[in-house]
Amino acid sequence: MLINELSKKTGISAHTIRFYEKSGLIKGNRDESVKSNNYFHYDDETVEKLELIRDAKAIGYTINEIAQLIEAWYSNKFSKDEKLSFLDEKLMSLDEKIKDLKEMKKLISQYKNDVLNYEC
Amino acid sequence: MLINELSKKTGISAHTIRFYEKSGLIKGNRDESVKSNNYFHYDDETVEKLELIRDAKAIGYTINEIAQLIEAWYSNKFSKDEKLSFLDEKLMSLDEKIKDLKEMKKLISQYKNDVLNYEC
DNA sequence: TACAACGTTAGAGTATAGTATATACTTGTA
DNA sequence: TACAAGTATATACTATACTCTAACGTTGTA
Repeated sequence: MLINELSKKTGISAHTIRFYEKSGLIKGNRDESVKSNNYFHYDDETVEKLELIRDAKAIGYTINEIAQLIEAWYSNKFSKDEKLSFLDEKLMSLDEKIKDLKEMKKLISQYKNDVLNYEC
Repeated sequence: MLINELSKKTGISAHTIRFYEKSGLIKGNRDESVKSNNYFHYDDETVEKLELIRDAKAIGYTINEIAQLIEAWYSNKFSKDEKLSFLDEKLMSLDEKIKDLKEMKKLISQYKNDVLNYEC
């Protein structure tokens, strides 16, 4: 598919998709048999990657972190052990984040109680 | 206390503290009886606020969101009901974030299993 | 064949959140 | 009293992650 279709499938603008391409997160392919243009073609894996990018961004991952995640996921650049330790690291930092969020919940709940009880 | 002491107490640079002051997150006071300088003086509440800022930033809150949080916390700009609904909103969005993080954990765990089972 | 819609690259602009530099005055200590 | 350290203000610079504009070539349809 071409960039416009990819954009419609993912809800991510063509501009942003090109930005992700330049950042190395995704990679379109050119059809060498076609000489008249240099349009990029994208496959379903790219749709998957863009969905991963969206989800990862939503939880605060940077473009750089996401690039590493995609490396581990889709390339064979890393050995099995390297992948496993990278993934374990990510899992631990997610637990950290969940802990931080729960602490903030507690703080806000406490303050909510203060507001309920002492302000009239 | 002056800015340097505040910086040491919180681990936040004087530059950044001034940036937060300009952004309206904190507010130092000038000693009107002293005419020779215009140094800002900060109290323990400011230390508290800076700690809140640090924690809130760690979970991905923007400066703007933190400014609102501090408004609700420390000012009387909002009514009791306004404060309560604002805090409830924050609690719900924290639950959303926790949900997103747990989903990412699941995704990464699944992929970790794939790596364990199929790559040798 | 006209022309709208789509595609490409390059480069500029924006928002957020700092971080650094320059200038100048004030305070504290040897 | 010299002078290092602290403080304030203004402005510039940086990094991240887009977002927009310009200029230009390609494709598809009436």
